[in-house]
Amino acid sequence: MEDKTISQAVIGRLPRYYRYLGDLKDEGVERISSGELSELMRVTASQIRQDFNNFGGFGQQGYGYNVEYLYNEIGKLLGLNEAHRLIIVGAGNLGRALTNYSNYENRGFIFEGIFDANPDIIGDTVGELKVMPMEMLEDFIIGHNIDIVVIAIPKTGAVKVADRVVRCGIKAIWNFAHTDLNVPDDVVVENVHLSDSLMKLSYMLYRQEH
Amino acid sequence: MEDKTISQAVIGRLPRYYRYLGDLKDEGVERISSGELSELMRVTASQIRQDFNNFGGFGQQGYGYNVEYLYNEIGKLLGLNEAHRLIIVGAGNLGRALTNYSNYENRGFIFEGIFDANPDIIGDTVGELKVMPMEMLEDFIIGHNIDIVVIAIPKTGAVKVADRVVRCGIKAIWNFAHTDLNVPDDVVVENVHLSDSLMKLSYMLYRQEH
DNA sequence: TATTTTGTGTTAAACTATTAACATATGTAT
DNA sequence: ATACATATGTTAATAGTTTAACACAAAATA
Repeated sequence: MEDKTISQAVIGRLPRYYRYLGDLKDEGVERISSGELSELMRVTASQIRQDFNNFGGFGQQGYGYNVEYLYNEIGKLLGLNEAHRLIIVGAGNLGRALTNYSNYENRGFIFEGIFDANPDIIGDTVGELKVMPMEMLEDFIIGHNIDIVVIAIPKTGAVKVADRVVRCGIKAIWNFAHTDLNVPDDVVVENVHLSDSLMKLSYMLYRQEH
Repeated sequence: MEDKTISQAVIGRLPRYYRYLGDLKDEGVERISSGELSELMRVTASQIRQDFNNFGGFGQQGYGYNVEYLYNEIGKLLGLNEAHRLIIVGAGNLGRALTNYSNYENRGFIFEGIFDANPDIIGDTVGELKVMPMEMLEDFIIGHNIDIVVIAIPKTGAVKVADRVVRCGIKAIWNFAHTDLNVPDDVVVENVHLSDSLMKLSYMLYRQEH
């Protein structure tokens, strides 16, 4: 396994490759060239070859890429060969939506628990989970070998929750709160700032019109 | 207003500036220099000045930037001075979560309607809206001057829905479906591929550990 | 088996984005 | 008023990313 650091640009494209290759695999396509994939995905063939070459290259000259092999290799790169155990902090609409977003399960993301600060909804059922109180957070994370914490609460509480879970040894946070988290260097945060995304759309629409 | 095209990198940073400036404004901060903002946001002061200069520059030498003025100017750039009327296609958990994500309202994003293909949930109440059947989609879009369509359904139906709304003249789609949409050049699509995002986090976590 | 075609891995070139440097305008203090 | 400090707008340098070019390895064909 290579140790050279891979650029964020490349990493950000891996899931999209994985998605297209999964579809091809399901369609029964056995092999594909960078040129064909390029046309399908609307990116240059050069970029595809460069990207894969960051990891040593998965193809064969004169043949192309074996779809299933490539799919599996990218899956491994994405850490999808090992299961991840997640909890969600925040049992509001978004937290519930994420819990039920069952697509994740078959990719090895297992939702183990959901927490909320509001005493009125403690014990409520969300999918197959029961909402737990925030006091149980630390014990649950440690007891259930949680990998990833999803923060789906308003920004006011988000920073504090991040601090708490980091103190439990959590190294990955999927952050939906409308704020940036300040965590140590060895903790990775993937932000999903929905309103940022909507504003970007609004910007592009505005430019289109004027 | 400048006509020079602004890079995606810059556009993508605008909402974050807007967010920090909003917070500063709320704290009563009147002026800020690129250096101070740089420290706060953890980006270089150079980048901040370059970014703002794409739009002509909002500051004054020797003074810095007036927080409220800058906040409003970026808001205008993002198209937040005019109201946007949205509809959501898909009244599943995610669609419901987005409807109730009230933060948007005060930024001028108004959710006007929600649609679903499942006859069992037509008429259900989601926030202040009633779920409408897909047959009403076109008439509603035209009758209510809808700006933006949110696609929150599984990928199987997403492409068809996109085609339908584009035919009604929609120029902006906020796409949560796990697939890419193929739309004409004058239609803008902002993708929120949640599983891509989660895979990226998984990748980074994996690298961190190995 | 020899030859042609295909299509990768890889190096080089073009382009884009970020950071640094600095001239100059404004504010502040003496 | 004058001098000094501040901090922008802007140009130049550096770094990073994308695209193009091509040598060569494997497959296909004759």
